Amino acid sequence: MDDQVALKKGKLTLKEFSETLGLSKSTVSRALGGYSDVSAKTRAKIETAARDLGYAPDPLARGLKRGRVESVGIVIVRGTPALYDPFLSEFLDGVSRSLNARNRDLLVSTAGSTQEAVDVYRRLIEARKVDGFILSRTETHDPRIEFLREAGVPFVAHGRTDAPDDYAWFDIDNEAAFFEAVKLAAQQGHRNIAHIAAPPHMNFARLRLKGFLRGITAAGIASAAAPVHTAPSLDIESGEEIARRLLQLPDPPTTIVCAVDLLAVGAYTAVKSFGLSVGRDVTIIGYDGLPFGGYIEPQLTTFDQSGGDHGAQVADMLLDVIEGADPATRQVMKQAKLLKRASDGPPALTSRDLARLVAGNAAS
Amino acid sequence: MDDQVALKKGKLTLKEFSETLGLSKSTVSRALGGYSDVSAKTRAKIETAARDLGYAPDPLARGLKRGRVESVGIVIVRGTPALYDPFLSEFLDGVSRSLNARNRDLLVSTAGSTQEAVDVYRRLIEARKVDGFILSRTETHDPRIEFLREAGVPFVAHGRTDAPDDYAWFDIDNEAAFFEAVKLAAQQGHRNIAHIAAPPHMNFARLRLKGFLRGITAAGIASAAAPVHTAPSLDIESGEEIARRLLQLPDPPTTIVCAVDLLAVGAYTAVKSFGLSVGRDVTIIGYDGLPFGGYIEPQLTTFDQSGGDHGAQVADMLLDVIEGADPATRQVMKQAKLLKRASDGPPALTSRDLARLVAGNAAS
DNA sequence: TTTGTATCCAAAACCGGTTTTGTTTTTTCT
DNA sequence: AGAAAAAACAAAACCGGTTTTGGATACAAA
Repeated sequence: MDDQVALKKGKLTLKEFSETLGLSKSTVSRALGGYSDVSAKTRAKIETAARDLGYAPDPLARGLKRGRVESVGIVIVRGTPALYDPFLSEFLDGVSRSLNARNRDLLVSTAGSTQEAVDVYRRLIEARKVDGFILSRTETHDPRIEFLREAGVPFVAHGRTDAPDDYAWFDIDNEAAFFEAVKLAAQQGHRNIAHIAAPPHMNFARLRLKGFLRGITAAGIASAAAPVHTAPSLDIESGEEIARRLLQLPDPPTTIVCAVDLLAVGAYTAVKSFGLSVGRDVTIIGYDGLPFGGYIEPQLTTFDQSGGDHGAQVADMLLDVIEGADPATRQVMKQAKLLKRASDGPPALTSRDLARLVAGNAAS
Repeated sequence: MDDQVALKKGKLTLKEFSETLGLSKSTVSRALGGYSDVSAKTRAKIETAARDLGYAPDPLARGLKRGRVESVGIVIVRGTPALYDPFLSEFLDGVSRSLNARNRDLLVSTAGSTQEAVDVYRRLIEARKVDGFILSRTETHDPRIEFLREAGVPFVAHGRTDAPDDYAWFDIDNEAAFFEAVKLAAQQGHRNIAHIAAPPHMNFARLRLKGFLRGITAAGIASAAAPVHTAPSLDIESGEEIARRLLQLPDPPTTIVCAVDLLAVGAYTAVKSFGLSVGRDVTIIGYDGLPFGGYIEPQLTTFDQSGGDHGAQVADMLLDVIEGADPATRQVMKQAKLLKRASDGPPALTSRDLARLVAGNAAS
């Protein structure tokens, strides 16, 4: 009980505040709200008094009447590997900074699947706990977007779906990045370039594959020399297993472009297990820019996406949409930045020689 | 505007609901609230009707009157290395699960320092956005705890301070874990055991050091053979630098007990740079149980603290406190679990031989 | 001079609940 | 049977704001 008293104590109410001013509640409220039917003099008096006495309207009461609560929600879908999360926390930090600067807050919840996330959305909307949502890790066909669009609730997606027309989104140009990755390898002389793809229900996976394939075509490489294997899950083990399989092909790739950094780390292990050197014998390129990648040997060449900036920008976009902006006008695409480190380089061996080495070391 | 309509649409209000039942607002409210002055028959009718028609009170309106908002807050202090965060996200997941099960939500914010965190607390309390707080990464002398205690706002600390008497906390027995780490090494025959400590303003650092020292004493090792160096920051670079220094001592340690996994990873690099083998020549023991540690060579022996469980339990404790439980009765200490992997073992060399090897390799 | 129109402020209704107080009906006790 | 007590419900006040409606005063136009 005491706690509640403490929570409320010191809170100056509109009634008290207006009485000390000798004005009515409505006038004070309207003055602070910026309405025109208050004289300049009165308004000034009210504003300075508010500052001096520290009056601020209770957001709860205001929300009750206005239908807004000055909070936005994000529901994190579990199941992405825990190691991936540094990005998430940077993202949250960015969101939080941006929201706090505009006096809003962030409500975080978790769910086991996108379907479950929809249930959480429903609950939060019913409970009027948020004014809108930020979605992360969008899927190619995303039930969350469908639901929120239909419900008419403001939201911004971090990543597009396959039908990115009439809602607000913020995305990295995944396609361009993977096009660039292939181009980099091709320019260094690689002619056998493989891709470890992410599961295609993730929309970014589709785009990264697309960029990869475009790059292959542009480099004039035959599709037979550009094998694509899809990882069942985005973790280190998958990366290792698939890289191992790729290296044992008749014409093994001298470059492996990985959909995410974690897969690349697994590929490192595979390459080393054949007694080969990453960067010299086999070029490995990742994507994500996890800090992690700077601490492995050799340092991973990858693409950087600074999570914090993303978060801040997405949050700003959402607030705009909540305040009435047309979502279709809030669509932002950014370029990923190549983080060239030490896991790439001109191929020391031809594919054929590589095959021979692999075969030799695999036997032992 | 449309958005707001959508947010409200379908929301059955108490007034409407009670009218269709032919009862007064107050009776319905009291029936649902579990008060005694409603006949069993009426109560049953109201309850089934509420279920059928999907009536649920608006938390905003309820909060206005009750002074509770059914949300709790956590303010994450930035500056801990990003790599550390996997633990944080597991923790948040646990908190979220637990809260959702009791129909509460979690508000997340970030701050640059504990001092800044206090400002955020103040704002959230003023704005009545939360009923209480979860604190993480407590410091030895923590201004956040002081503030919240004084403000009379419910909170639970994840980790104690140096004065853990009259508030609710959940902590791991850091001291016991480091005692055990030393014991493990001593039993394997190590007589030169070093500790890379965390900065002493973090409370866990103090406890881990204390456990380490107790272990050294218990093993009958002279303090001269148990050097302690403090890392200026909890990252890989610091670990490497300090381990390197330790190994170049006249009597280098054959075991390095690290305050956190990240330092241990750095120590790996140092050990390897001298051409030594981790686990055989030098035992390295970490603490945190980051998934990370399972993917380095050799796999890191460390202590596991399953973040998810912590989060869930801390959240439960906080809800109890908010509902009036005496904070002093909510103090939980858990044991960390040794995760024995491959970075420990009986020493292959004496300290003296180690010193010779190091000197030889350092020259090259 | 009267009517009309701004201008400025106040009263009252409202948001959607909870809680206090009040009233009617039923039960219990003597 | 009559008074006191208990039970069951309703009316009204309240939480702390916003917004609609209303009323007084000042000034311009007819």
